[in-house]
Amino acid sequence: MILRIDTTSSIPVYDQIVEQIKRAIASGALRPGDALPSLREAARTLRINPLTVAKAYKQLEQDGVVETRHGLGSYVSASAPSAAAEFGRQALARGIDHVLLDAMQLGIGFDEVRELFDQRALALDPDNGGTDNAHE
Amino acid sequence: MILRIDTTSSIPVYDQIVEQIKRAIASGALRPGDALPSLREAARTLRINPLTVAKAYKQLEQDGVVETRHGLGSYVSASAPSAAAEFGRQALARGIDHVLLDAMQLGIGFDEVRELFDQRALALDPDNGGTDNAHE
Amino acid sequence: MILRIDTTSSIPVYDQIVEQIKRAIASGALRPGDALPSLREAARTLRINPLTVAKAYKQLEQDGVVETRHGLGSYVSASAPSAAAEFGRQALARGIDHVLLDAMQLGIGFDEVRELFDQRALALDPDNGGTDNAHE
Amino acid sequence: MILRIDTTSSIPVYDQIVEQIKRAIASGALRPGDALPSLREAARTLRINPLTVAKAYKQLEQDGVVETRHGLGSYVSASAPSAAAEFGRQALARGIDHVLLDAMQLGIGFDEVRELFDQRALALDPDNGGTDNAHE
DNA sequence: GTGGTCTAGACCACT
DNA sequence: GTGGTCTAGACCACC
Repeated sequence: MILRIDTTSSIPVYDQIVEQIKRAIASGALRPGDALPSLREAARTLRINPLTVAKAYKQLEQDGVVETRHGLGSYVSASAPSAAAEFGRQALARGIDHVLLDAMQLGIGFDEVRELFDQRALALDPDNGGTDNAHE
Repeated sequence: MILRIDTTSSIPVYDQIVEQIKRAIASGALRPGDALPSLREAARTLRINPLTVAKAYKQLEQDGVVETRHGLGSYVSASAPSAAAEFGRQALARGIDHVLLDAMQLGIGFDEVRELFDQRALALDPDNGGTDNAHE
Repeated sequence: MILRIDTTSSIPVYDQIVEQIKRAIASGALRPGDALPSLREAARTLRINPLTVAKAYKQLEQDGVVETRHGLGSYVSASAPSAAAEFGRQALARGIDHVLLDAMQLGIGFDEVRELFDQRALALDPDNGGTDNAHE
Repeated sequence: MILRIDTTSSIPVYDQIVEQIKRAIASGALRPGDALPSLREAARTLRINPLTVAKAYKQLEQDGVVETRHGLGSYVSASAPSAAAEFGRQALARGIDHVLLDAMQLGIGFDEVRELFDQRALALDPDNGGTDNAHE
């Protein structure tokens, strides 16, 4: 379990931890029953305060993807994968809505957005290039 | 000039104003020389603190899309449209990249994202759903 | 809005605050739109650390009974009364279940528990003595 | 002697053991002279740390309901039943008081609580639910 | 003024 | 060892 923190980011450190762990669960890198690093260990590794890690873990617990047992540590819950996938799906939908609303306010039409969308997809990962548009 | 403020959002109120005005300029709803609502009027309409509106206008001035004349008010600057359009394009590209990266991390394929995209577009604005809407 | 804290209790201070505010909402003492005391004011009044109050308020926000606006303060949300009532109802059901399970493990029958129940109700508030059961 | 442990609960595991054994004694399921499971056996059965069981047994010893003999094990003491019965009665009364006070603070009347009570009793153990067990 | 985040460190309880 | 709570105080951002 590798976590990367950017202390210069405007996103709170504990949020970065929460999101990374959710993604790790959604992608299958963390599976139900797996132990999260202990508060102190994570804090030492990331060079942050243990309380900040605790804040993240508590958030994960409230979101139902982690179960914490006093004196033992925190573990990925059985229902975590579906919960994490659901979180991810919602975040994705929110992101898409945001893009579409931005486009509407900019007076940019749907077709043009879709075009931009395809362009960016190609730029980020050529393999994603769709089902038929051979680009070379 | 209609502004919508969500005081619940984690995005600062002044940021919401700045972005919406930039989009209004980019879309042509606001054109060079047009007057922005006065600080007091905007504050009354949006039911927020005048200082918050002032902060937004100041930001717009620093971004070069608005010019403020003491005692007269704030006006869309001549160079605003191109700056705003650039801003809009960049914001849109950032949003799209964000969506695509999220999808990748969730293991959601490009085709599936595009499907979601079409669904949301239809949900947000049925008129956009057509596959043939020439928008000019 | 009066809060009473017992620092000797085993119940965390922030939990005491959370529960008291929920009860105040459920009972109608706090109504939608009402402002909660500011973090610092509450901390000063209760002679505890502001962060502890913040923890309580954040919990209330996650539970949907309070909305916090950066730079303004925390307010009872519109949906708070029903949410608080629901919380209360669940807590009551949990408490009743706990009593019944305890009784079962003690080999105390349902009738005897109900009798105890009536006795305690009378002891705590004679007016509650029920509609008809003269018990001696 | 069946113990049920919920490692998720906020109630310490050793407390859960202590209370359940006291109830077993109060109900007569465990009688003076009966042996408690050995530390190791209980730990293996409950899948918890032996030290946790030891802590529970030590607590039971301090409460005078169990006597431990080095190398032999722990046994229910002669005076245990009355002590345990007293414990059980008090715990039950505390639980009932708690429910009643909660209800009062929620503005829920005694009759409604009694109704809830009957409902839960039926849900937890249909055999208790009879409407014909006249309790007076 | 307000809340939000983070640190450093103490103390407690559970395993 | 583990997590949970609380304090004291700093720094930031928003209104």
